Amino acid sequence: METPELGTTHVECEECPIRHRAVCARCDDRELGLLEEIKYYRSFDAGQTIAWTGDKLDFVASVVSGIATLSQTLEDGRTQMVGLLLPSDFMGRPGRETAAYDVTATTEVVMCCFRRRPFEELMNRTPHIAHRLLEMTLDELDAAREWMLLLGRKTAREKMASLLAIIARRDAALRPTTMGRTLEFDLPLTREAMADYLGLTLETVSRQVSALKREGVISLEGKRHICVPDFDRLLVETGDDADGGMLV
Amino acid sequence: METPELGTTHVECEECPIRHRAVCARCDDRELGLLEEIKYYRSFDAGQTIAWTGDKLDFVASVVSGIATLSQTLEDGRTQMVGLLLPSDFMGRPGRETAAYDVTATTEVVMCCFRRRPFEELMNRTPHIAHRLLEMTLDELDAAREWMLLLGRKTAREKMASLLAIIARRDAALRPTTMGRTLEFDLPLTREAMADYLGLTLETVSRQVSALKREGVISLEGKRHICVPDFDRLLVETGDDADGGMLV
DNA sequence: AGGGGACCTTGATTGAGATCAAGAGGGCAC
DNA sequence: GTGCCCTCTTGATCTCAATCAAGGTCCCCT
Repeated sequence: METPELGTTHVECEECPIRHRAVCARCDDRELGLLEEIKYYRSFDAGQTIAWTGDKLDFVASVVSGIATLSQTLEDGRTQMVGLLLPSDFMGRPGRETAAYDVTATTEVVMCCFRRRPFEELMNRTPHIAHRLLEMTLDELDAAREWMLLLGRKTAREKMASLLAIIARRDAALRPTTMGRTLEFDLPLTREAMADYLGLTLETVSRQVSALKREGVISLEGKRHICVPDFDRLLVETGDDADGGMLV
Repeated sequence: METPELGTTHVECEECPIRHRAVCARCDDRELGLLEEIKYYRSFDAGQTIAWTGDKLDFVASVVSGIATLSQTLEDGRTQMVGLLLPSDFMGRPGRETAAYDVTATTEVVMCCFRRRPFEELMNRTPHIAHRLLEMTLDELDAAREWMLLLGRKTAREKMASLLAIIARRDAALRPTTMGRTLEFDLPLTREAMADYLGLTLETVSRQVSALKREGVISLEGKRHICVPDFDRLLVETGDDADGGMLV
């Protein structure tokens, strides 16, 4: 629905992103060829559920374009987003049959899929891929634990600033044309989705966005397009250590 | 300092727990032998810091006895615990030089260590070990994301009940003598540490413990010893789906 | 036995964010 | 254009947990 360019401009070449980051950064041509043989593409509509918690999931995949979310729900309907899948992110877990979370496409999503069995067999024969998977999982674990700090100890304002900083960073990494400390990007999430990610209500998210705008930390064009005139200023608002502030 | 039996009774035999769960559940004798060759033991006093975030860490390890915590800190000192290491848990990350979190021993801790380089080389040659590591990391990721749900969406009471349920379950798994739905265990953490884990203050933790006791969900002997007369009743208080309630 | 200190409990008050409520903006179908 | 719906904003009020404050318990040390 929104930000269609986010999905299509991130890959360094026009091919499947797995060549670049997701699965096989250190593989040689022969190994890459094996991956090529078992891959296929699938697309999902905006708003479509890709998998429910507990669903049998017979593939793993790499996001080519679009945005998907991982979320968990309590009995009474309270939900918490536990991950965001942006282009080049990996989804699914070798060695596990079922989805551990609800996966939802928030925009139209294209995924580069690998059937699980052949992928696992390939992984068994190809140490590079197994390594890369472990590395990616450790990265996800770090991200999850950083998010625990945010959820447990940050104020609403710090949470909001942190989310903007993360999206800005990811966006800048995917669009290498960015220069300097001025950033501009579209929010890929509704206020409600941001609230689910941050452990807040949508009203509080809205108020925090308004406050950051009022104070000149960000400016808005419409409701989704954000300009960050001074990224360092935004980083101060996150409450994080100063040294975490590298753009990439 | 407390609960010394937790550490010493959990392993099925008297040897290093890596034989059983931590690293090599599927390895054959020869592979196990290779692990034996590079392992050594280290112990830490209660309260001692095992590693600070960013420290160079030249080993990975498996907890033999005692309890350690992983935590992260904001600039101004707010801290959030992001993981709990109980006996048989694994610590450290192959392929990464530095500690990602502060690791602290809350009781006296004994670890079975492997120097990182030899361990990584062994891992490269031994698919079982690489697999097991990926599996363990995925488990940690699931646990972290479940904790995100707790931190973002649960009430103080639900948080407290969830922590008690988790400790009770872990304790029951380590001491297979437990029977029925009545459980008894010692809290391995101070009120303050529990607060850091739950994203609460220590006063709130204390009040919630008192409330659960007042209402008969738990009973206390001293400040640390907990009895849960009806585990299902405790589970109701966690707010989780009913089907998450298997004892092991 | 007495004193000090770590840890815990409880009470009173405050405050950040949730909840309840109303309305504004913008896109789209007709 | 008109009306509807979806998303977002803003205001008023409430509530749960934080904060501030005081005292209690237990253990260890002398």
